[in-house]
Amino acid sequence: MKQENTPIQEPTKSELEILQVLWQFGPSTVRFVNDTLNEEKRAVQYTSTLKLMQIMAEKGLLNRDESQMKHIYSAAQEEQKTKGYLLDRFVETMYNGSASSLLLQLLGNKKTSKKELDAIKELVNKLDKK
Amino acid sequence: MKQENTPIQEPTKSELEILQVLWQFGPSTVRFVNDTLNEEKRAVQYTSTLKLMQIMAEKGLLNRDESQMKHIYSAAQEEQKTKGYLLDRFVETMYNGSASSLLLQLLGNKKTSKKELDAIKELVNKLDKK
DNA sequence: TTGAAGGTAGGAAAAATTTCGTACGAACAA
DNA sequence: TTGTTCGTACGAAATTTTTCCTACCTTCAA
Repeated sequence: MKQENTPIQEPTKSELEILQVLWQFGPSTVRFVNDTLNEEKRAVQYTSTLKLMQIMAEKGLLNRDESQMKHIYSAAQEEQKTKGYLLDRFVETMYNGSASSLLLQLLGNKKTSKKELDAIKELVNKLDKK
Repeated sequence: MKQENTPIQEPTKSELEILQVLWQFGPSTVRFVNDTLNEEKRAVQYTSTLKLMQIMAEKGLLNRDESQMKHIYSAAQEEQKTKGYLLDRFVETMYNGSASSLLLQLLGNKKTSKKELDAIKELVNKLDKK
């Protein structure tokens, strides 16, 4: 019952930025995505964003609704699916597949706040009850 | 010879592969690194590995001992430091800085084994005692 | 009906990354 | 000595990723 036939293409860095916008705000125009990137990330020309989104649509990373003049783009894969995949790859290549190694590093990190730690404990405790 | 607060350069994908070998096996020759890559990863020409390692040395990613004919290369930064940095960036861009979000995703992943889960609980419990 | 604003398409340049060919020096066995 | 093997250096090609220029279409207000 899993819909696995989609091989998932690894998005590049810039492509991931675009996906993040679409995941956060839902289906959007190029204009909106471009504005958002310029606000939240960095200066980038409208046509650059347009081009990249067109390429992504070709690759199957995005879906495009052309029924109106302003095309509406949306992420082809769910956020969780893609991020889960990328996280897997990350753990695999960086921590030899060991999730606990990653966590260890994460916990050792000074930047991990008290609040985060509590949230993490909470998660693990819930897990225990199953 | 200033290498104290090195701002950490982000290694590329191929560079990371080389770093992994050096971290795992310690200071090595190009020949050794190349052989290891070919065994563990993928076919790659000796001179390609050589070139990349030379570039990495220029960038300061690697140190090079030229006192002998077979130069000995080693990672300039400690494994933990670099991986910690990369993990931070990953959490930042993918989970908006939330370590617990990442963990949630990790736990929800089918591939995370029972054993891993136990190790994770263990970690968190130890944390509690502090 | 005209011009300004805003849209898409596509080619190509630019930049970043990766790969490899060639030249040439050291070491060493024959 | 000589040739084979193994090493480095270096330039450049190939590939991938990113950026932008130009052309042209549509809409709309004046």
